[in-house]
Formats: sequence, C-alpha cells, structure tokens
Amino acid sequence: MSWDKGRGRREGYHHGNLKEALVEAALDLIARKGPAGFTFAEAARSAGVSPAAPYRHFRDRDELLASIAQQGFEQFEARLNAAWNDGRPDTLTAFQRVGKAYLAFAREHPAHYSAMFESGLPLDGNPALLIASERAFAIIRAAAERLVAMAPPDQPRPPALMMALHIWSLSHGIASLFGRGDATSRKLPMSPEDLLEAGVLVYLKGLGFPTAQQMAQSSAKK
Amino acid sequence: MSWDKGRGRREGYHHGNLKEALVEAALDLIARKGPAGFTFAEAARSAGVSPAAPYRHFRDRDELLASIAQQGFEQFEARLNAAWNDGRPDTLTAFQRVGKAYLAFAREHPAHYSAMFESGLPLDGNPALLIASERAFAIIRAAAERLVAMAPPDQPRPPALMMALHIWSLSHGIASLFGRGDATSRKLPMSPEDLLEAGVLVYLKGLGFPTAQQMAQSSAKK
DNA sequence: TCCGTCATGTAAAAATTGTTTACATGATTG
DNA sequence: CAATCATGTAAACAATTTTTACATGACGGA
Repeated sequence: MSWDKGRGRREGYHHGNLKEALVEAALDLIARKGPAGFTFAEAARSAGVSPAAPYRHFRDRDELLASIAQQGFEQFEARLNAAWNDGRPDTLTAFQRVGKAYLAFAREHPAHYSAMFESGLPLDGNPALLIASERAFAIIRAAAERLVAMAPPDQPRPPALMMALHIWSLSHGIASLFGRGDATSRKLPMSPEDLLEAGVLVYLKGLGFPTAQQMAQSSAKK
Repeated sequence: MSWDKGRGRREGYHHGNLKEALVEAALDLIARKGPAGFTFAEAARSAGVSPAAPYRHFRDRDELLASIAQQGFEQFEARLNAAWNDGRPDTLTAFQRVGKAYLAFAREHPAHYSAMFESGLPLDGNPALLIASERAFAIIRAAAERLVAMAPPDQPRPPALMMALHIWSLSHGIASLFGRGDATSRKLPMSPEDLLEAGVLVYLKGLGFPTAQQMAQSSAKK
C-alpha cells in the first residue's frame, strides 16, 4: 500500500493533512446529498481514516460545518470583492456584477452556501463565523455607499445600510428559491441573474438613481 | 398506566391519532433543535410509541418532513390570503399587509418555515408539495396583478409575474436572514417588517407606482 | 544521538438511531 | 361471531456517534 491519500503528502501512519481532507470530503458529500446528508463517519471513510480520527480536528460535526461555513464566507468575500473591483469601470456596472457573483457563488458552491446560510448554525457563540459573515456583507455595503455617493444631490440620500440590506435580501432570496441547480430549486421563466438584475434596476430607480436607460436617453437627447 | 398520551383520546394499545401526534412532535423538535436536529426515533419517543410505529404512517423521515412542509404551505396560503383580504381596504395597504403576514408566519412557525424552504426536500417527485407551494405563491401573484391593474396607464405596465417574484424573493430573503427569533438570525438596526415595507415601497416607486407619500403630496397640492 | 513529549492516528467498545420482521391487539364488517 | 384490516409492539441487526486506551511518528533539548 503506497498510494497517496487524496492530495495529501504521502502514505503512512499520519495522514498529513487530515483536517483539509475532511473539509473537502464533507463538501463533496453535502453537494451530493444535501447538508443533512453527510455524517462524520462517512467523511472519515472518504478521507481513508478511522471513524475516531476526525475528533482530533473537530469537536463534533457542527464544528466541521462551522469550519466549512467560515471558509465559505471567506471565499465568498473574495469573490464579491473581485466582482466589485473597486467600482470599475463604473459604479452601476460593478454593482450589478456583484449581484451576478452572488448568484454564481451560490450555484457553483452549493455546499458552502448551504453551510453558510441553511445549516442552522448559531451565529452567536461563533464570533469568527459572524465576523467572516460581516466582512462579506461589508463588500455589498461598501458598494452601496459608493452608489449613494453617486446619487443625484437634489434629493434626499437613501441610507446606504438599508439599501445594502435590501440588495442582500433580494439576492439571497433569489439564490435560495431559484438559484441552485438541484432539485430543490423552483423553476423560473427567466434566469436568476436576469431576475436579480431587473429587480436591482427597479429598486435603484425607486431610490431616484438614473438608470442606464435614462442615462442613454438623456445623452441621446443632448 | 392510564395517562393520556399527549392530547390523544385515551390510553390503550392504539394511540388514536398517532400521525398527527408525530407531526406535532416533529414540529416541536425542529423548532427547538433545527431541521436537521430531529430524528424519527425521537419523534416516536415524544409521542409515546415504539420506534417502529412511525413507519405505519410515514415511509421514512423525509415523508414526515414533506408532510409538515405541505401542511405549512397550506397554512401559509391561508394566512397570506387572509392578510390580502381581496385587496381591502385598498390595494397598497393590503399588499403591505401580505408582506407582514409573510414575515409573521416565518417567525411564528419557524419549524414549518424550515421544512418548507430549508429542508432540502426535492420539489419534483413531490407534486402535492409543489402544488401547495404554488398555491401560496399564487396569492402574492394575484396581489401583484391587482397592483399592476392599478398602475398609472400612461407608462408601460410592469409584468406582474416578475414583480411577484421580486417581492417573494425579497420577503424570503429578509425572513431567512433576519426574520427568525432564534440564534441563527442576524441582527438588524430595524425590524424585519420595517425593512420589508421600505423595500417594497422603493421597489413600487421604481415601477412607477404612486407611493402613499406622493399621493399625499399630490392631494395636498390640489 | 537519545530520550521525552506532543500531535495524530488506530482499535475496540458502549450508547443511540434507523430499519426490518414477526407477532399482538383492537376495530370494523359481513 | 368470525374474518380481516389497520395499527401498534418486541426483538434483532446494521450504521453512526462518541469515548477510552493504546500506537506511531515528529520534534526539540540535553
């Protein structure tokens, strides 16, 4: 017996990177059988270790799940941040790109997304998880701040926090209800991305932002 | 041994109403320990029967969960319908009341809500569940149709289906992220109800609907 | 180098849960 | 009153969870 265990270092008594291997095994199991459909023992089997080995790295199944959720929030933040790209080339385009990145993450990383938002993990008593979650939300909030700063100055500025909460809720609602590839998703007469983009445009118009159409019209009228 | 089993009829070999008792036991367990935190055996214990008894009424745990979800959708529909009250006293007021009813249901029936939206039940292969879900959504959609019919006729009518999907997604997002009493909910600087109401107002304004403020202003200007 | 210690694994066992099978009870019906 | 069906129990077995005792190997200091 001399095969490599997963992407671990080498064979032998010690696995070498069991913690990470358990996380990946759990992600695979969650993606294939739902968040409730993975067990500590099965993750251990996937990683090729005894059922007791995971307890050296995680107190229990919930701690493994919390670890996955936190890693998910960190990757989520990175992805949203890349999509935002500091508001380039223009604020509205970047803002809509963040929405698309939100949905893309939910679709492409369903296991992470489940662990983050649907696993029932308590946020209090888990400060690291809460902080990671807030850092991800901060991207949306920062983008909202920039949009607000761009708003027409002749009317009351909308509160950026409230705006970010609305956008977040709408994105999460669409992702939860329609945005997964699996059998739990409801069917739509349009793509989730289009639904979100349209909703954001309507919402921003309601706040008094000039939409792309209006801007095109106003520049055409010049 | 002569005690009554829960709210069942009487003692004896037969429970009398085991199916319903199992549903209630499961609801209680889900509400206290999350959707994944209830087991068939524990529900049986709560109902005071042997671990094998539930199998007479439900093929497996998922079928019990689906039964809870379906019952939830039916109660949800009834509640939304009552809140809508056929658009009285006026369409906008009734529409906002539906939103409040949505959040109230999620908060007051967290176990049902979890089973309906977060349990990972497949919607295909479960036609009754899908139909119950669509009947509930139909309330929101009907309300949106009435709003659209009320829209100012001098501009393009927004598609009612898309509008209903946006409102549903926003409501579900807020309920999921902020609208539960439990430890999984994030904290907000306002109530979920206020957040939803404000979001709906902005959204409707974006669609060109006259808001209550605008109506008050226009009537004051007369 | 050698030894002690710690981190990390295994093996084995107990408690709990999921599930099936055979059987018992009670209600209903002709 | 007897046949039959619906509904529950008891018992058994496999899988999971979790603990306990022990084994292995890495690492650092004398």
